[in-house]
Amino acid sequence: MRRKIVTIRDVALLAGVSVSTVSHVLNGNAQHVGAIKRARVQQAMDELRYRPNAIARSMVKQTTATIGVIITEIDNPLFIPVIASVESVLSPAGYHMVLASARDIESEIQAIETLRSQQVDGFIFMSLSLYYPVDHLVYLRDEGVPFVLINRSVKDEQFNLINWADEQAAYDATEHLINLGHRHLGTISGPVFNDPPRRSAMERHHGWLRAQSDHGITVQPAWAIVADYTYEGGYRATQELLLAKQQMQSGPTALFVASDMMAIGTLKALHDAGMQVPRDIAVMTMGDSPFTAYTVPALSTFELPVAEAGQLAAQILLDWFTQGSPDGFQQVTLNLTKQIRESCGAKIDHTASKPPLSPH
Amino acid sequence: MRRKIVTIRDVALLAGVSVSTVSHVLNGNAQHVGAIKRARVQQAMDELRYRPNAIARSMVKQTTATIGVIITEIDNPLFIPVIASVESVLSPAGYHMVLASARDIESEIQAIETLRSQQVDGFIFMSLSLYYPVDHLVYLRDEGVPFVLINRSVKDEQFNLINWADEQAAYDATEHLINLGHRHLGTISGPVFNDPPRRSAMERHHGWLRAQSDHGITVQPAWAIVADYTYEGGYRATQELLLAKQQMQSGPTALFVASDMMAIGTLKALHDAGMQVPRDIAVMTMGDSPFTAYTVPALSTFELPVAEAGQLAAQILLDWFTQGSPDGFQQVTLNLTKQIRESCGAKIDHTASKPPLSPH
DNA sequence: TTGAAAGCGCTAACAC
DNA sequence: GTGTTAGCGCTTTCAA
Repeated sequence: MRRKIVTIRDVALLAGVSVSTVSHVLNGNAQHVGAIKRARVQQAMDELRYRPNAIARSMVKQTTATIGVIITEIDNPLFIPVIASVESVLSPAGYHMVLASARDIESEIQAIETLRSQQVDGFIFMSLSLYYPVDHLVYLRDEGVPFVLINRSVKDEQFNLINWADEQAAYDATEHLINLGHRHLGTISGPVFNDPPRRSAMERHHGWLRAQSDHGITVQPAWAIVADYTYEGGYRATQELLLAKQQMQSGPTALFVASDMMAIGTLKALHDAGMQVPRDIAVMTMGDSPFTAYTVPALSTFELPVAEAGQLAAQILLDWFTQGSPDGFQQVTLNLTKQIRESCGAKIDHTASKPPLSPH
Repeated sequence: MRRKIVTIRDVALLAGVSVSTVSHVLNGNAQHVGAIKRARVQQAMDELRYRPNAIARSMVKQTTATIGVIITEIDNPLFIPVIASVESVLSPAGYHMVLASARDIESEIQAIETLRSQQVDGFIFMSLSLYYPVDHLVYLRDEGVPFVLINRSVKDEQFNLINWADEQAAYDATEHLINLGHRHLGTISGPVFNDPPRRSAMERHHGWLRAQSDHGITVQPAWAIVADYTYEGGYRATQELLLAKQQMQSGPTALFVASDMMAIGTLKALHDAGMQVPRDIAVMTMGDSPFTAYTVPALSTFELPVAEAGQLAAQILLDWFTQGSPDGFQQVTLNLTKQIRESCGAKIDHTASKPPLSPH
C-alpha cells in the first residue's frame, strides 16, 4: 500500500488554499468555507484521487471507530450470524470490526492487549462459554473500556452480558415431551463435566432435570449421557444410550438432546439402530442450525435468537460511544423460540400404545 | 478507550532516558542500548503499564500489519473455515484482519475505499462468485495493492486467484454415478441463469453435461432443474423433478445435486415423496458441509478444500509483504476430495434390477 | 551508547 | 471565511 501518498497538503496546494480549509470541507464543516473554495478543494481532491488517511485522523481524534470482536470456538457455527449481525449495525454507523480468535484465556488476554494497542474503541467477546477466571475482564472494565459479552459464562453481575435462556428452553422442551405423555425421558447433554464447567451445558441439563422434578418424574441416571455438542458426540452418546437400554431391558420413550448438532448425530444413530423417530422414540432439541428443518424427520427444536444477540451487543457499544459511559451494566437474557416439527411426535396414548410394561 | 494515555515520553521521563532510547528497546534494537538503561526502561514500562500505540507506529512506518477481508454472502457457511484459516496463518505472523461485508459491487467498492483509507496492507476477497465487472479490481491491482481472490468469478488472468475445481468435481461425481451403472441422470443445478452468471454453478452444471457426453449418454433436459444452492431450493427443485417424472412416466435413476445444502433438501423431498435413497434413486453432491456424513442416508460427496484456500490466500499476501511484489500472479485451482458414503448406492445390475421399461 | 529533532497526515484552537 | 500552528505517539536519521 505504499504508493506515493496524496496528502491533505497536496490538495491544499493544488486548490490554492490552506490545509485547514481542506480539513474543514473534509469534515463537513462546510459552513465555514466559501462555496468557491469548497468547489476548488473538491476538484483538487478528485483530480489527485485524494483518500483521507484514517490512521492519521485516529491519531489526533483519539478514536478509531473500530471495535474488536474476540471469538473463541471459531468453528462454532453460532458465531457466523453473530458477526453478521454485529457488522450490520456497526457498518451503517461508520464503525469497523477487527476480528481476533482466542481459544483460551491466555490468547484472549493476548488478543485484548493487541487490539487495545490498535486503539479499538471497544470489544465484543463471543462465547468462551466456560467458567474461566475473568480477572482480565474485570481489569478491562475498571479501566473504563467498553465491552459486551455474548454467551459467556460469568457469575459477576458487573458486565454487559447477553445470554440465552438456556435453562428455560431446556425446561420447556422437556416439559413439551412430558405434556405429550412421556414419562421415561433420556437426554444427551453437552459437556457438563468440563473443567472449568460450561454454562450452557450445565443450564440445559438443569432445565431437563427441573422439568421432570416439577412433574414428579423420577430421573433415570443411566439415560443421561454426556457428549460434546458435536455430531459425532451425539452419535456415539446415542449408541451408548441404546446399549444401556438393551442392558436394562428398558429405555426412554423420549429424548432431550441438548444441541441440534448432536441431535443430527442422534437421528443418525437411531436410524442405524433401526429405530424410528418419533414412533419408537421422540426427540426434542435446541440450537440455531437451519438444518433442523430438513432432517428426516424434521427436528422439533427451540431456536436461539443469535442475530439478536449480535445486534444488541453492537447497539450497546454504539450507545456507549455516543451517549457516554452508562450508569449500570446491561444483563440481557434472550428467549428461544419453540419450533415444533416432526421429531417429537404427537401425544401418546398411555392406555393403548404400549405393551403392559408397568402396572401403571 | 480514552484513559489518560501513557506515552513513550512518560516512560522516558520515569526511566530518566530519552524517548529514542525507549523506542530502541521497544523495537528490539537493544544492542544499541546499555544493559542498565535497558533494565530501567523495562521497569518503567511495567510500572506505568505502558502499551505501545500501534496507530502512531503505523503512522510513521506506513504500514498497519492489517489485511482487509471482504466477504459477500456473509450467510454462506463457506466463509467460516476460510476466515478461520486466514486468521490462523495471519496471526502468528503478527498480522490482523479487518472484516467487511459487501453484497454487491457498489458496496464492495465502498468497502475497498474505506479499508484503504484505514491503510490496510492488502486484501482478500471472498466469493462474490458472479461474473461482475472487475474494473475496480484492475484499478486496485494497477495501483500495486496486494490482494487475492478466492472463489471469484473472473476471466482476467491477471489476479491472484484461488478457485476450486468445480467443473472437474462435478464431472467426477457424475462419472461415478455412470460407472455405477446409471444411464438416466438428473441434476439439481445451482443458479446458472443468474445475471451476471455464477461461475461455480455454471461449472458444476457443465461438468455434469460433459461427463454424460463423454460416456455417450443423452441428456434429458426435463431432468435438469435449476435451484439456488439453499435447502429450500433443493427441496422445491426435487419436487419439481418428481413432478416431471410423473408426467413423463419416466425419471432419472441417479441425481447429481450441485451443492450439499441443496442435497439435504433433496433427501428430504425424496423422503417425503416416499422414495428411498439410494434404492429408488442415487444421489451424489459436493460442498463443504460436515453435515453430509450425518444425513440419512449419508451423502456421497466431493469435499471442497476450504481451509486450504484461506491459508493459501493469507500466505500469498504474507510472502508479498516480506519478499516484495512478485513477478506474476498465482492462479491456483484446488481439487475436491471424493467421499463415497451411502447415498450413491452400489453398482446397479441392468439385467435384473428393473422391470422391463425398455427392450435394452 | 545515547539524545535531539524532524516528521508521518491530520485536526482544532486560535488568529486574522 | 481563511490561514497558521501546535500537537496526536511514535520512529529514525544524524550528532554528540
